[in-house]
Amino acid sequence: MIRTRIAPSPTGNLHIGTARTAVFNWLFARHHQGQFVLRIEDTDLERSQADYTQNILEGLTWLGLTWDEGPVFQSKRIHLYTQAIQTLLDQGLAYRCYCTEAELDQMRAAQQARGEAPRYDNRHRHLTPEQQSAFEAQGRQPVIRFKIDDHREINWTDLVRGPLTWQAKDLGGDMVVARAAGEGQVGQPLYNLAVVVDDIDMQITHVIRGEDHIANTAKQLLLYEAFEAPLPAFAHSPLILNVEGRKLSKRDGVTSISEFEQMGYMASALVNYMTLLGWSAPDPTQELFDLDTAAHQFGFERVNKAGAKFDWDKLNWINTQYLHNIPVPKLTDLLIPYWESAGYKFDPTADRAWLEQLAALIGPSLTRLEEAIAQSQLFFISVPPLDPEAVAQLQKPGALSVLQAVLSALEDDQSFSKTDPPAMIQQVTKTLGVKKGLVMRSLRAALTGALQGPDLIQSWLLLNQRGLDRLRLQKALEVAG
RNA sequence: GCCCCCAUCGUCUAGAGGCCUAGGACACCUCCCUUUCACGGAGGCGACGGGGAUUCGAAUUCCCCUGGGGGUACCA
Repeated sequence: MIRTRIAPSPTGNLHIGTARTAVFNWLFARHHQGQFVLRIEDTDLERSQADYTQNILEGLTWLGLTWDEGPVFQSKRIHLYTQAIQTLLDQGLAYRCYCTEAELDQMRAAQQARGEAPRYDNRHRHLTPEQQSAFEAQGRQPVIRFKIDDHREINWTDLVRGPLTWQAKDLGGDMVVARAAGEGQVGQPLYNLAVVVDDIDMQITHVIRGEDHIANTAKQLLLYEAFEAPLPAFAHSPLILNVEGRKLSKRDGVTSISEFEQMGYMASALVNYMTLLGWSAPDPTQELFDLDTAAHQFGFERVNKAGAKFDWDKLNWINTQYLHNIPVPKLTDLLIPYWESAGYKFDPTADRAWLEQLAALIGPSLTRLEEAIAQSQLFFISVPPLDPEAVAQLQKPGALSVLQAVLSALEDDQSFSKTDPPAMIQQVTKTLGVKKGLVMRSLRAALTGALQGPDLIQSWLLLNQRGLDRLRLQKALEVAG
């Protein structure tokens, strides 16, 4: 049984990078009918927050990346890590290091001054009980360090990158697996230790994560060995880069999934785009697909090694593809919350038909759902402000009589059984003997306050149903006159 | 600094020695549709970082250079 996991740490909202890693894990697990597990890595009590955990859970759910197990919280499994650390200690694979931060800083500074790579020099690896007692007497609290044999060479075959080699001496010396704690206690376990203990315990078969973890993998492999546990397979995916080509971070503007949701991106579109960042379908011309389809075809053979820059244009395009293809009733459902948030007044039930017409009208011009607020404003307010071009249009020769003619046509129940824009425009054009363009543009200016916008006839019909067309024509007459 | 990884149009990518005068998508430009804008449709512009080597033949293999990125915590 193949088991993958996503292990976010709740020190921030669900980040796009984490989400993409989740996508790959989810796809791989699904592809093999395996399981996808969610683990919250909250060992850093200082920085972890429940709000973030909530955001992460909601984000994954919204994206459709449902998990089969969890969420498992590391903070509730401390005893497992403590136990593992004790085992390492008992077996002589780990030891207490009493160095102070100042001592370590000094050591590294000296190394750098000599042009050497900064690293822990393992100075407390062979402390005698007497020396330890002396440090304890000074009130020093030790960290636990796991011994790393500098002569080792670490090898593994990465599912994305192929054979990878790492010299243990480049790992920075004996690694800290637990923070300092008093009185012969074992302190808070650290990332690399907790990950390995959990991945072993949770029987994770494939560790799929970003390439920024490659060095961690080398360290973790040593830990697996110490615990005599079977090794999982590793896959290091390329990173998502910002415009400058650097690892995308919170400082690059919108990066958390909930923000994309607020902006009106559809989950299906966003997840589709993330899948395309570093992976391509066997038929690369196929760029639009849902998670299940992608899962069917997913494999690491088609995952790239090079990082991929995040591209808003492409995301926007994918979002429009989804947006323009959803049925009007569904689109209306999606738009209603945005209209409500804008404070527009309407009755979701009684005005349903009208709302659907509105959705159908502006739908094709939407890139993001949130844009519906601005694009449909003119249908909700009583009289929109006239932009300069509209004013100019209304003051053109003939505009005044056009508006008067249309207004009287609207008030004339004899000639028109119901409001029939095309027929009215036709009649006015003929009667006044003016160009149709003058009628169209003047009407558009009067009714919408602008010279460009959605289809005039449909817009008029929509306004008419709300009784706004006559009002606006009257207002426009003042300007035209 | 040291270690590791990567390198095809502006961007995302296809390409696993001849099918490549390098294909697709986004963006951009032009035209069509439309008396507006958008949508939609049809075209166009545009790349194998450099140098060696292997080979009859290299975008594809190897080496060097250059460039870019990641990592170097008592964060994850």
